[in-house]
Amino acid sequence: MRAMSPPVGLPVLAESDLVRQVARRLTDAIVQGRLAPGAKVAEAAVARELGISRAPVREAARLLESQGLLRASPRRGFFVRELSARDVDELYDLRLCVERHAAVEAARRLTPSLRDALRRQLALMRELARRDDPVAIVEADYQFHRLVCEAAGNARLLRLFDGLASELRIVIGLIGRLYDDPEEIARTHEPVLEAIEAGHPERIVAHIDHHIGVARREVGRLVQSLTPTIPEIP
Amino acid sequence: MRAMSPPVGLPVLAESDLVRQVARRLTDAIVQGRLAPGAKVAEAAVARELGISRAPVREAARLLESQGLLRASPRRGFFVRELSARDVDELYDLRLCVERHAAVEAARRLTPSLRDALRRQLALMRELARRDDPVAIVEADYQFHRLVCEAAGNARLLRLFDGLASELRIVIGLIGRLYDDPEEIARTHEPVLEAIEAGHPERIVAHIDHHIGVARREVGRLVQSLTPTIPEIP
DNA sequence: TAGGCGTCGATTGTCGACACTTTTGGCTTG
DNA sequence: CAAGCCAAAAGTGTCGACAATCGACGCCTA
Repeated sequence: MRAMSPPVGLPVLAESDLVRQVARRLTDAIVQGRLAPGAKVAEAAVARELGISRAPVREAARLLESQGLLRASPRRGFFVRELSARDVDELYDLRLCVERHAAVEAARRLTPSLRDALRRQLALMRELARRDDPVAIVEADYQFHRLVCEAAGNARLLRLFDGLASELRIVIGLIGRLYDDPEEIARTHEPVLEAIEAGHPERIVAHIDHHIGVARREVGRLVQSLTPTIPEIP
Repeated sequence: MRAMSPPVGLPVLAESDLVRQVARRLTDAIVQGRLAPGAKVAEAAVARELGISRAPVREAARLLESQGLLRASPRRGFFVRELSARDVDELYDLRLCVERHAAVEAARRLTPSLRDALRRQLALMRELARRDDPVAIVEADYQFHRLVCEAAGNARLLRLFDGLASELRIVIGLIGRLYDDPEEIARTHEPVLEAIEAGHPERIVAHIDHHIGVARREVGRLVQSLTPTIPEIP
């Protein structure tokens, strides 16, 4: 007999609003790497594990599909999205596009409380880097960028950023350690914040470009090492 | 060599995927203005009308919700999204952000066939403007911008653009005539294409900004006139 | 022995049903 | 006559069931 349901221990859910809860749990499982890229997400298995019926699971899967976390294969089910090097390229292109805009906009609207929030986040990153906590660093990194997008004051932009980040986390979640030198990644954020505080669009864009370029190379390298020439079947 | 199915060009069968079909029908109804903003989309009614059960309708509705076309109110159902002036602002902010990037990228990758496609689309717009076909003008306008995004060679960017365009069509679909002067809207596209062909990023951005600014004002004006101080009930 | 074919189990796509909630419409009451 | 309340109706959230389809395994054939 073949191993059926994933061995991921998911607690049984309470009633009402099951779809969102299922979507969240599946998202967590994916971005945390417990559901690997390419893994099948069988509705029946998930439903059994959560103690619910298949209907809410299906709806949640559709949601995640539209977010790019799952891939739907008609009559065959849902699978965790596999990201090629090209996918990562596309995602970072969009991140660049979105975060440039967000940072410039954030600078225009910067309030003292927003500025303080960004400073605190940066301080947290430095602290985590000093303590060499690679998992927390990645999370803090993400939160810093999210704060910038939040500061831009465009709810849709924030949702867009969240979507891009989720997809990238499919690959980032596969490893605990994203950066060789955590201190460096904390340092590369400093000029970004400085540029935002100073409010020079050109400098903001330049530093964002540099910083995201670094992350892009890291993740690109990672994807290379993870996909040892898997032939694509179109 | 992989000897698979013969290269005989057989069309893929129309999968009996009800969810996509329902999603498409609902989308069409919304962007064509047959379903007005705020209108209730009752699953049971839609299912009855289409002669199917509620399950596929629910899944389709979830899809449209994640695309921003519908709004879900727990235990009360789905409603066509109502766009405030602020929503339109957000959408145009993102359009600006996305299309600047797309145009610059399109210029970098411009091939003769792409260039010709853009020229043909522009010629079509001029022709439609001359014939004063306001509905077709809006569609051709959309297609021109979509081509630019397609030319950027980033599938996600294109999907993103489609999503923004869909949402905007909620309001645009309410009227047949978007622009006072169709000829003008055709003319404002010309410098955009010229800048892309010339490949000057600054000029591209400048012209995109100007052109989208025009559309933004038009739609903004429209939204103002459509929402005569409707009190928001959160 | 390698490759194609048919059968079987497993899973998806869709459906109808049931409980509970919200809305509607009428009736009572101040 | 308006406001409030109660009951009926409609609609959502969820479930279990059934047919259609896919993948895997084993068998048959060349």
